[in-house]
Amino acid sequence: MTECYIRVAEDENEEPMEIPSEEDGTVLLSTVAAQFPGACGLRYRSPVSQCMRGVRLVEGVLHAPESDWGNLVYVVNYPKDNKRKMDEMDAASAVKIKRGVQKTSDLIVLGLPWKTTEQDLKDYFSTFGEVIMVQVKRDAKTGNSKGFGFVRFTDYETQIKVMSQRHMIDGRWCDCKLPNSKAGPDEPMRSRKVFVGRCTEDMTVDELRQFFMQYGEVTDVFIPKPFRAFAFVTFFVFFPYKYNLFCVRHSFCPHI
DNA sequence: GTTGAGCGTT
Repeated sequence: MTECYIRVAEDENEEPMEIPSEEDGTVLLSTVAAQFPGACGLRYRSPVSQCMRGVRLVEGVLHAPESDWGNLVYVVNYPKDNKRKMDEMDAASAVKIKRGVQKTSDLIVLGLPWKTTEQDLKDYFSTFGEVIMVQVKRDAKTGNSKGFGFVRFTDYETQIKVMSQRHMIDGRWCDCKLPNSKAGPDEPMRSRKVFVGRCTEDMTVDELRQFFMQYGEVTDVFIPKPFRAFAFVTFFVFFPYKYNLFCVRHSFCPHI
């Protein structure tokens, strides 16, 4: 397979835009996102099943569903797609997803001015929502700030908002991210793993992967044996969605 | 008394 252009649109009925592939025939998610900011993947309607299918995404690289991309129009996936899917939900077909997402976690605040104090941080971040704690990390001997700290909010919505933007604090741009280390007993819930409830016995690992890849790159699917009516789906990156109910009727297994 | 990518004394 060689370099080509694939047709990508925001919606099946929209005018497609041609996006270049790489020399090996793959397409970089970053290339898609350059034209469609916020894109987290691609999907397409299978000519065979007439169902929407996710395009395989491995470490930011989109792979053609067959030997090549063909003439299909690929539709951009956005995180906000969840909201529309909510409208399609009904009790009989919903899959409940519990995730740590409702639970907040500490955020590391990078790039703090040397002079910024914990009170400064508290004052600043309180404008977003209720703050549980703030820390400015300091040298034990000198007491000088190390230029970073931590913050934790009461509400997950606040955390999402704060993580989604840069922050001007005392004259410097700062970033709030999920910290790397420290997976203490309090932290595993911010994992990339989501709990998928109300599974039926005939769901397979492949089908779950196929369905959930529209929300981001899936790195693992676990179905307990024997059957226990739930599964775990693990994402490559932190699962950034607000809603925890998904309809799978139209885009997942035909047997639901 | 300086600095500017990173990752948390309790």
